[in-house]
Amino acid sequence: MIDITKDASEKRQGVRMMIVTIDFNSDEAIYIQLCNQIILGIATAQLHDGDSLPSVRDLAEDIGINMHTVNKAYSILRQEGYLKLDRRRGAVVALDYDKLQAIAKLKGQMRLILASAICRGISREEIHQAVDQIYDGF
Amino acid sequence: MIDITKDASEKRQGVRMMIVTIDFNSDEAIYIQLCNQIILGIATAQLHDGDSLPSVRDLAEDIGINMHTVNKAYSILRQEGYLKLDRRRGAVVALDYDKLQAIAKLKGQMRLILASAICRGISREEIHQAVDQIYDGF
DNA sequence: TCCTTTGTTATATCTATCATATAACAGTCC
DNA sequence: GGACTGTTATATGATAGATATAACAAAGGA
Repeated sequence: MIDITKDASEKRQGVRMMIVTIDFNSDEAIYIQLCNQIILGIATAQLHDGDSLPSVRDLAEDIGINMHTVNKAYSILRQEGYLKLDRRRGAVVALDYDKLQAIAKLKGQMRLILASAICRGISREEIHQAVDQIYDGF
Repeated sequence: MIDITKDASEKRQGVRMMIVTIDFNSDEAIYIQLCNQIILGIATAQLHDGDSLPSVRDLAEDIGINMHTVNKAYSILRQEGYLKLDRRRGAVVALDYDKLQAIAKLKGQMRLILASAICRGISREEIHQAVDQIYDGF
């Protein structure tokens, strides 16, 4: 478990925590796991708009993986509108999105999941309950 | 577009249609695309419990892919409780599941999707609306 | 009984992706 | 100038995806 936030001495505000855990035995690629955990960190308010992330070299060393693997994750998160990267400040959380486009993408992703849910006899109400429970967990 | 259902002469009941389309330029593996389309076919009632699917060799030839790729998809669908495979009847739709376990899996899959939705400013109500729209589309 | 069809298993090959390693470059800041 | 940032290039080993060929056991039909 790696603390992704900077040292307290470098923070302007209160203490924030963001823990990154990589499963090296997972069938999911490391850079995908990294992307997902940072997205979850933003959704759970462990990371806020404007927060700085560790440099690709620092985070790679902390986790024990290669620099390019972190760089790949950061590049994807930038491309998808979660981060902004520049040479002075490093990687910064910067949310940039088109809401209508995001809803369309959401539907595309949920379609297959809901299809399998229907095959398992899960009702519309039960899906709504699951959504609420996940939402409350954030 | 390949008709996955058997010839009309082999059907006992009315005409059913199940079209399979493979995107060879997709970053998604062919066997994954096949699995997903069959799951969608069941959810949309294009395939029903007890229906026979083409043999691995027939479907592979129709789509223009290798026999083992179809076999891989069928094996996964069997393992996940969508199909039953035997040497006489071939591949048959046979839904077998534990509902509580399915709901737990559903939540796990939706967690990341909802996280990204929250990052995009999508509200709980909007997610519920998306669920309903997808559900109505089935 | 013979032949066909079914899923299944075993090899082997080719390609693409993943993760790694080493190196260098162009800005930025102290 | 030195230390840091992201970025790019190149190379290598490992793994997954898709293909090809071959064979096997079990079931059904002629």
